[in-house]
Amino acid sequence: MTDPRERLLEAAARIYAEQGFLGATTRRIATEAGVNEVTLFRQFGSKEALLRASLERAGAEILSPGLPESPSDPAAEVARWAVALWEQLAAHRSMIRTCMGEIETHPEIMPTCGSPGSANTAAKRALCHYVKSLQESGRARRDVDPGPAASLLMGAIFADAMSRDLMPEMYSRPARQTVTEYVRLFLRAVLVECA
Amino acid sequence: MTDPRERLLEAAARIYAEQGFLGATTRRIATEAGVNEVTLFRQFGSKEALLRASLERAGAEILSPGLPESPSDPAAEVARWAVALWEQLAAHRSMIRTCMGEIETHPEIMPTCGSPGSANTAAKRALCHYVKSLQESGRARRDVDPGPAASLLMGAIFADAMSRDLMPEMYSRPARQTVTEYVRLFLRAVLVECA
DNA sequence: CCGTCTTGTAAGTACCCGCTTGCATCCCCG
DNA sequence: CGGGGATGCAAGCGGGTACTTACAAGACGG
Repeated sequence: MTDPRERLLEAAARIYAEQGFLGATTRRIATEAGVNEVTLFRQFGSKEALLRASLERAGAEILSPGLPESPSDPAAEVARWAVALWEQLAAHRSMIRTCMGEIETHPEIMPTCGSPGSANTAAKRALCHYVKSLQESGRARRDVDPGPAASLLMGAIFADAMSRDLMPEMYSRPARQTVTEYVRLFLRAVLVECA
Repeated sequence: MTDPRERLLEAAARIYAEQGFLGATTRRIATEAGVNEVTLFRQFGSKEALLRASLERAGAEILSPGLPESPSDPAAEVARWAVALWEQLAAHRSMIRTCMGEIETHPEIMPTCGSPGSANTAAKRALCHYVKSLQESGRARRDVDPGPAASLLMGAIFADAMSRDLMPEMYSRPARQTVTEYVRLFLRAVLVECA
């Protein structure tokens, strides 16, 4: 808590999420951390190294929700998973948006967003595996490709979490309700039953 | 073409899309426009005014694809619309990502992304209207809410267009194929027929 | 041919940037 | 209690920022 290194890492992540790489000046990070600017350079050597360490930690604390190994109640299980995913993404929306906007110009400080091991690829793998299990047990149609199907649901959840606060008039229903509706439509497209 | 004002507007949009507000320095914009930096200030008064004018124009040239007033072949019509939407979004991905990352800190220069009249709200309205027409003609299920349904498809297309180049290993199929698969799943969830 | 209007050039303003140095201060461990 | 390591403070470095001023050169219409 009072460890300067810790406070710098926290302040750096917060300010970077709000202001981006150029906007997150060392003076400002140090001030908001309640630490002298010189300590920042003594601890991390450079602004870039600080940001890299800070974003690596921030990226690691976005955790992918889990899905049961063998499906039993798809509607409930996927709905719970989807809501949890939305909440994770929405909680980090500023950071994610800033990273996406700057990954082209600052690829070196990025927490390896798309690499295996990151939260989104883990989530994608989990949903793909879940759909395949449904297919193997005969509950999901075999003519759907799990990859694009998972991208459909995840993409909708991602887009909702990223843009709902920026253009609220695009969304007529509250987030939870909308996400569960995404899941309903997704399952109707994927499951065999036609009721 | 050789009009300095025009070249400044074009260079400003391009550099802003790559570098963001703070990265788009007046020197760099003027240099890349082949114009003296002083001319920039004489023409626009300030960097902020130039960026505002430039982004307003850039935002207006993202045009929303159209959908027939009365549906006849939903699979083909929605597929064509979805591919056109994806291409529009993908063509402007850098600009859109930068804007989304900076709209919190620079809301005043943003081309009013979510307001009525912008491309995405127009696209959403068009798809909602199309789904309602399908419902009224008995071809779409009445128990689906057109708003969330449209958000599902548009969100997936948006997320795909924004993140496919950043994390290609998340997408197993090429873009066109994936988008048409989104549409297939979307229509299977929305249409009444169960084949 | 003159006057205005636009642009280019050169220089300079005040400020902020990342980063460094020198020195005083403090705390903790031996 | 004494010494080393982490921290704070004050100042400064070279360079970049948005923006300004003063002046010369060319275009274009009356």
